[in-house]
Amino acid sequence: MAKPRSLVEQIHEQLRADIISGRIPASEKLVELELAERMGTSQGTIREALQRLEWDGLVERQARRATYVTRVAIDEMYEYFAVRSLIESFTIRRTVQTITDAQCQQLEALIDRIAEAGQQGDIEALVQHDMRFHQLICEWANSPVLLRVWVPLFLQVQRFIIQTYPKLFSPLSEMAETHRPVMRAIHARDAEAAAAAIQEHVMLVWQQIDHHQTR
Amino acid sequence: MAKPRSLVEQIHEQLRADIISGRIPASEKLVELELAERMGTSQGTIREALQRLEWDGLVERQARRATYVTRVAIDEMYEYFAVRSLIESFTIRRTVQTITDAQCQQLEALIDRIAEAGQQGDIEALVQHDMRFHQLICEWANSPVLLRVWVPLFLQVQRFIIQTYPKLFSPLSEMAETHRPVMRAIHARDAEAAAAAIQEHVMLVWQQIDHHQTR
DNA sequence: CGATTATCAATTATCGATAATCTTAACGAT
DNA sequence: ATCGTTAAGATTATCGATAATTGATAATCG
Repeated sequence: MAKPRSLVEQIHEQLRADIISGRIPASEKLVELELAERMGTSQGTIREALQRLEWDGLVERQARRATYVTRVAIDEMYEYFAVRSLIESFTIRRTVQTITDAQCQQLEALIDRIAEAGQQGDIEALVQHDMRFHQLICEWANSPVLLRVWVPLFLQVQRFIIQTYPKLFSPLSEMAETHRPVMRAIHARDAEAAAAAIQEHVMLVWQQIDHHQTR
Repeated sequence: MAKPRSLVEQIHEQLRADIISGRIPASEKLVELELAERMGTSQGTIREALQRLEWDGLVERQARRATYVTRVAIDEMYEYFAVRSLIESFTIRRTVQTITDAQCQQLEALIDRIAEAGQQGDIEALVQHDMRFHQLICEWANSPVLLRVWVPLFLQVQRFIIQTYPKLFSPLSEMAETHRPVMRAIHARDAEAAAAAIQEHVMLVWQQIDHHQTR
């Protein structure tokens, strides 16, 4: 959507998409010079992209050895969901204070696209728009550190959902609808209600997956 | 204590200490080539260190412009304390499950050093040991992403405390004692009690500062 | 045979130089 | 005076090459 300006950003985004979708599988070994040649850039550029992926929590760089795609245990996932939901409930409190009607419309439009993707069973698109939805709320709170802290949590969750949801045969359209209560609270400019709603919304997805998982 | 292996790590640590202590003040402009010459390394090395500082939330890199030391508003601080306390209450639950007696002793020793530093009024040493205390608890929970998420929050808090506490003329020794209840819960291997204790412990410091601040 | 040391291959870490880009100031036309 | 354009300066972004480190394996010694 927004065009990446720098080479590093482009490569970072591409590798990130590849890892999240599973095209580059967990535990895969990534060699800087090898990637550099394959992608037609220098080692330093790849190196920088890999460092960003490390911050994203998607790879683990072992000093003077190599870089490996991370593998996350399922029971760690609960924490990611929970901490993420808390951070979002914080940020949404602030965002609600200052949100404009135009911004509200932007969020509404995203929910529509999420619903649309859900209808078509396109999980990657759905999660993409879902991320945008939550990210905007975090961004508008204007708290850079919380945003930076939120990103890796969300990316883990995103990867987890994309790679496990298809196995569950659960209706994606349900997932889209759970955004509505959040939106209603935002519209009402009710900070506490919004905080509660988004917390519930995030954990609902976990419960859906966990419910299927443990059966 | 632990010796940094790579050049980047050394420079990262030094700059971080300089920023946290205030030797490099907020809003200061950092130029890659300038630092490179001053510290006798190449631009790329400095660049990498600055990127890590950005992840730490201590500087903001403006693409193709320069890097600036961040300035954090006081009302953002409350969120840092709050989110941090939540993350720590999560991690301590896990850590308590697997903690060994040797690890407990290690924590006890750190509390002693914190108390010692408090007695001597050495706030930098105090906060240093305090960080180690909390960091070990986070590390032992064995959740890399949560640790990475915790670090920038703690660094902000650390910088804030070091740069404002001296103005308050509050007794540092009190601060040390608030670690004891946490330790008791850990010793009892009571996960829930430990979670509650550490949450209270973290927010207590905030309340102390906030109380002085708003008078 | 076991333990220690030397060598090798793989890979990252660092460097120095050059290219690309952004900001500001200067300039000229309207 | 104001607007748009351009030139200069400052700074990051990228590259290609070399150095340093690690782990594995082979060689050596007692």
